[in-house]
Formats: sequence, structure tokens, C-alpha cells
Amino acid sequence: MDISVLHNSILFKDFDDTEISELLKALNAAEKKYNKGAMIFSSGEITDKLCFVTAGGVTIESNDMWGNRTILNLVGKGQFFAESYALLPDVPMLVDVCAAEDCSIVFLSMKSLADLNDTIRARLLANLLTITTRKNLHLSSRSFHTAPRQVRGRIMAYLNTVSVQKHSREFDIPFDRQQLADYLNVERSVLSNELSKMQRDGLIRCRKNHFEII
Amino acid sequence: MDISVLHNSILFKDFDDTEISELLKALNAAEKKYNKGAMIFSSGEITDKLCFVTAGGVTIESNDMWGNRTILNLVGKGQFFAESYALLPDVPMLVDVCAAEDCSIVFLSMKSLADLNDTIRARLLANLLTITTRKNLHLSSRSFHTAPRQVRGRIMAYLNTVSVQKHSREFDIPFDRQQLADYLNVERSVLSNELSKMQRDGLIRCRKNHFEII
DNA sequence: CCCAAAATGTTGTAATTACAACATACTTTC
DNA sequence: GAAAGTATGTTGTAATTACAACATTTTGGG
Repeated sequence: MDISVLHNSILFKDFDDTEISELLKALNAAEKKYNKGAMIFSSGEITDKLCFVTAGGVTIESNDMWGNRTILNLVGKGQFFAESYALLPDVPMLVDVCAAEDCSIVFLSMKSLADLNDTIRARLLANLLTITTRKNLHLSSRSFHTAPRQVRGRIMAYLNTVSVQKHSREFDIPFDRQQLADYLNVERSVLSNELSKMQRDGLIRCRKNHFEII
Repeated sequence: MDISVLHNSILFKDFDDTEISELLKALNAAEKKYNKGAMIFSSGEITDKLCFVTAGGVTIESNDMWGNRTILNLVGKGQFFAESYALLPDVPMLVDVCAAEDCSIVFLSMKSLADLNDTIRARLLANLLTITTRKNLHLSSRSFHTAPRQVRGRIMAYLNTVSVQKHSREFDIPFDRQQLADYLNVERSVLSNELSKMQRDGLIRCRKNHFEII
């Protein structure tokens, strides 16, 4: 198992190597590999596993009964997912989780939290709280980015956020066109078209996933 | 201050009256009243206050520069909001918070968490984790409900979730038409129109906020 | 009970988006 | 470096939605 990524994760912030090893044992840590496109969780499943990406990345998606896909989130190396479902183990998942590329996932049992002593538990809970809170902000951001009714508004809302986060008018985005379209909940071709128009209108410059706001 | 609502809140679950009183003091609890429509937080503000609704209700909204409003969440009596911003105090809010009706809000300082002893702190953190996790699911749900591209799809996704939650094909929803339209990110008139069509098509029956799925 | 105000429903037209089909550009592999 | 595969850009048409304007219903005082 690739321990080093876990050691640098938010979950084990302020824990030393010995403590981490003990915690991994206490939480029944197990690693599993997936090929690109593989489904890790399906809508309706129930789990108590907190999931950590040690390599590659996954997408959190909503796939409706008419075949429309919406990417709700991208989760990359060093990040967690399914924490809501792990911590509320009676709630069935509303989303699918797929391997965006070949990836490795470590599963940690949240049932086992109760067995830890109070001090360790408090430290772990504080870190878990940071994880869920940040995830919360990601979800809020997506609501914010898909709130504008028109495609141009959504693109600008999104690019503006990335620009603010990176403290620069010039930046790379972590999506290709199809993924960005799915994230913003618009048609890929409509997105391409609108990006062209926005360049013609002198609002932005872009080439592949590199953007500049003018 | 209306203590009884706080005593029944998730945050103070498993705390007795004495402990709660001490905690309220330690967290600098302060109550404030707002009239319907009043703005409680504006986009861009920074806060470390965990907010609790003791009476009435508030809406979490995204208001874009073209005047479009999107209701991201309704927060009612006995519920919390702004916990993400309170727990990550360097992050500016991306949303507005408005009084949906006359309401009272209790503000709790999250900076003061660090001053608590470990045992109390662990118990409080566990409860906070439940709050953020549930809030997380609400946000996920909204992504899910607005994922379908078409109005009918969004309505059905939403009604289906409510129906599952209430274990019944017949139920009340907590939105009026304008609020449901804002929540689903569609035009109010388009929503009314589509609901009429769905009744004509024999999919649902509805009258005001009472719905029946057929 | 009546009135005024608010909420909801209906309709038509203009604007936008979805979708398909195809063109072009870029990548990878042999 | 050619071929195949993938990603991105463009265009036109059909379908959907936005918006405004108005009709109808419901609600809450007086």
C-alpha cells in the first residue's frame, strides 16, 4: 500500500507514523485498484467506508434514467470521497462513483471510529470535519456555477472562481471540454460554441484547458 | 433566548442542560431577530459564526449579476447554516442568506472551539460532523435534482426524492411555486405549465404544495 | 362577505439550447 | 510519419425554455 500519500492527507494531519499505522489497522484499511471507467459505487448502495484516492482520480456522477451524465465532482490523488455516506451509514448513495483514470482507492471503516480512545478520536474527528466542510464548499461552488440560466453565465461564474482561487487571470482548468460541459450541465457542443463566441467577443482567450480572462 | 429549540438541536445531542449553558457561554452565543426579506449574510462576507435558526426560516441563495436568484437551500427552525464558512474562517461566502420569513438566529463563535477541554470538544465535534455531513447530502440532493436538462425531469427527480423520504406517494412539499422554481432553477411559469401538463398526462395530481404521484 | 394583495395558471412569441452530423485538430501507437 | 482514435470546433434544425402579459384562484384583513 502506498502509505506516503495517506501520511500527507488531511485525515492524518498532526498524526505521527506510528499513530497512523495503528489507526489504519484499527479502521481496517484495505486498498483496491480500478481501471479507467470502472464503477466503484453505484446509486442505491450503502457503505460505511471512507474512501481515499492514493493514485489516479474518480468522478462523482449523477446518471439519470435517460442516460444524461452530470459530473458532480472530480476527486483526485490525495482526496477523499463518500464521507457523507460513510458517516451516515443508513443513507443510500444518490450518485455513482467511477474511475476517471486507472486508480487506487483505500477504504477505511467508519464503524470502527467508536472503538478509538477519546483523545485520538477527537483529533480524527477534527480532521474529518475539515474534510466534510471542504467538500461542502465544493458542492456549494457547483451550485453557484450552475445557477446562471445561460451557458455564458455559467462559464463566467466558473472561470471567475478558478481565477480567484489561483490569484491569476491566466490558469489551467482540471477539466477537458466534455467534463466541463458535464460539470456546468450544458451540451459539449454548445460549450465549445460559446467559448468561441466569448473569444470573438474579446472576453477570454483559451486553448485546450488553458484559459486567460481579458 | 429560546433555549428549548437549541436543547433539541443536533449540535447539543447527548449534552445535559448544565453543559449546554456552559457551552453557550463559552461559544459567545448571541441571538438576533430579522424581518422577512432581511439579508443576514451577503456574498463575500467572512464569518466564524455557526448559525442556528430558533424561529422562522432562511434561504441560502445565489444571486447573480443579472438578477437571477437560485435558492440553494431552505433552512428552517432547529437547523444550522453557514457551518462551512464558520469552520473555515478564511473562506469568503459565495452565497447570500436571507430571512424567508420573520426569524431569530443564534450565532455561535467557532473560534472558541479551541478553548474547550478535549472530552467536551470531541463530543461537540462528533455532533458538528453530523451537521456538516447532513448538509452535504442536502447539497448533493440539489445537484441531483437539477441535473436533468428538462423541466419535467427535474420535477420528477425532486418529487421522487420527497416521496422516498416520506415513504408515501402522497405528500406535502416545503416550497411554494416560486421557491420550487428557484430550487429547480427553472422559470416559475414554466414550472406551473409543466405541472399542468404532467397532471393532464396522468403522472401526478397536485394542489398547491400537496402532491400525489400516480 | 368583500376587497386588495398575493399566488398560481395560461398563452404566445422571441431567444436559447439540444442534438445530430460533420469538419478539423491533436495524440498515440506502431 | 501514417493511421487510428480521441478531442474539439462548427453549423443547421428541431425542441425547449425564457419572458412578458394577462387570467384565474387563493388568502388575509377589514
